Amino acid sequence: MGINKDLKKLVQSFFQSNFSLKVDKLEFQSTRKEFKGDITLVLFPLVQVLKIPLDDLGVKIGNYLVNFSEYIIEFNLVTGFLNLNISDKYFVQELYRIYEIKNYGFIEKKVNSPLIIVEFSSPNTNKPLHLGHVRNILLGHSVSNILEANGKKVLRTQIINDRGIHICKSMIAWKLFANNGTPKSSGIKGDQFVGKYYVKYNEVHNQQVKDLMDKGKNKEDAIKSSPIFISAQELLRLWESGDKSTYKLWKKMNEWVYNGFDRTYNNLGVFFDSLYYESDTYLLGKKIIEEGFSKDLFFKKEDGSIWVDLTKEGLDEKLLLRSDGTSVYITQDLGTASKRVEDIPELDGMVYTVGNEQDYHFKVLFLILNKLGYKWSDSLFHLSYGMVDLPDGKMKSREGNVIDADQLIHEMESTAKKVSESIGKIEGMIKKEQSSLFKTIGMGALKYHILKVDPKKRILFNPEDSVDFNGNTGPFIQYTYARIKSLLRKFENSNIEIKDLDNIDYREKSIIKHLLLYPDIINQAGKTYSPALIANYVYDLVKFFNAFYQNVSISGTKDSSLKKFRIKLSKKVADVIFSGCLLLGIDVPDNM
RNA sequence: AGCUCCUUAGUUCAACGGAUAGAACAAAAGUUUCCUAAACUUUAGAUACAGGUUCGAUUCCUGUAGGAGCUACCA
Repeated sequence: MGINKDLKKLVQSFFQSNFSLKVDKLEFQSTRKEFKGDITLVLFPLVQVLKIPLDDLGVKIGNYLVNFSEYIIEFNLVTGFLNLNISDKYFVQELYRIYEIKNYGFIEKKVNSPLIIVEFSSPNTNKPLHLGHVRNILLGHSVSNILEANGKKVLRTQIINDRGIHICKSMIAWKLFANNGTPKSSGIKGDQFVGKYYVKYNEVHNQQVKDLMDKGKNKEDAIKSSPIFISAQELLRLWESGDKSTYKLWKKMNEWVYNGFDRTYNNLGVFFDSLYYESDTYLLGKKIIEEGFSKDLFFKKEDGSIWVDLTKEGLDEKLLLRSDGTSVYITQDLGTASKRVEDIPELDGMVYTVGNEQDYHFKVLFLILNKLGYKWSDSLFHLSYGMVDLPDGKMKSREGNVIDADQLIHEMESTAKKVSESIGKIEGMIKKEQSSLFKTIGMGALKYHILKVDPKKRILFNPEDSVDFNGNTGPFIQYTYARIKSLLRKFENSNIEIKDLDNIDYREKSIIKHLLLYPDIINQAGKTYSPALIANYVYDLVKFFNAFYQNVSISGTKDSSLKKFRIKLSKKVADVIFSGCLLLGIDVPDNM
């Protein structure tokens, strides 16, 4: 399947019959447009093996290919690059072939397909989601889609950090200041409501610290001895000892938050198959530590704390269990990982979508699991991503300069509205269609803008730029799709017989060449966990298409076979744009 | 201090070690008998610096400069 594969076989058989050599590493690439040809074989790597002059080898291969393939018409040689001319007929046939393939580029899931857990979002329940979560969520969701397209079974999950001192902080503030108010009574979304009290806590705390410092305490003491902090700690103790009313309040406030999160997830168009709660898992992991300790993989310090020595691996010593026997973060992660494998024995791998500030943590985690001898530790992947910067400075939650996810979503929609209105896009649309379109465009802009960037790089996010209907943006892709659909509505029903075509435009050829690449792109995106590959691919396709149909029309085409061909080509392009956007989680409207 | 990641046109992003480093936005000039000009065509513009590895380096290695992050009995 695919031109590269066909060619590879041919070239391999050339080496087999001429040199009795098996050659695996053959490098094909699309011929650069300034040279004559369609596909290029890079000869340099071969010369090292064969020790034959470059040109001789090229001519030999070229002649062989022209003789043995009806589709390779001619070749030329430019400094180590063998450019092959492929007949138009081949491309036409290939288009007709892939045209018939449903879910082109996707690999069918099977009963025994590998099962991968993808973990993403994983919020704290004391405050709403912010822009950083948005990148996390979009990445995790898209990577899940891509893995599924690669034939994997995927379980989308998140670990909800629903316990700990930070939760107690918003709880104590609610107790002190909320007057028994609820999201319902105040008309505020649940997570926003709880977040308000977390902010309130910090305000009060800071004031109290300041007061204490004025009275002569040093900062450290003041932080620890502020009344509200002590109350929060007390609440944590009560929670841990299972105090009924504390537990009830905790449960109630968390429910508020979950309702709020659900609305945000819904707006982003993402979902989860299962949830893990930290309150269920935070005690896990001790067993593993003991196991490792008994195998002498870990060591105990004088105070009774347990550590692992990773200095041989170039890292540090790492604490695994506190001197009082309680867990730390990594203990939980060790426990959660092994629990998942226990729960789901057929599990084949896990992807953790977590920011790059935790690169070290995951390095350590995977290393320890490996030391413990779990065979699945090889198929763990930390999907690490960079920070999202804003034009007006960095976003740091400590400095209060966070962009709230809900607010951002709302802003994207209203920008979409503003831009659409200013270019007269929505005339003749009813209100309901309008608002759904604004949502589609706004979210498309947001998602595309974030996903088109390599995950590990930082992003500069400018809401205004991303809603541009021009250039490398989500709305431009959506618009092009809608335009192709509109074009097809006009020509689709023409009855035309199919004949073979011998001549097509070189631009049509490059569109088909690009389409033929699609399965490879999906495959590679799955291997590198990078939706950016898909995004850039789709954009290129859109560009190819626009450049072509600007100068060549369907309606003006006299030859009926060519007309049919062009309709098919347009349909397939729309098809692939659609499925590419699907992988990114972007909706495409038929009309906009 | 040590470790990790990043640095590409004015800006935002591309480029399995491959040919003359691609796009888009912004700037300058042009193009409309057919689908949605939100398009298309053309021009100008970049690999932080210094070495090395090789047929070939934005990519790999070493060093320098700049940015970020991690090195918590926090999560």
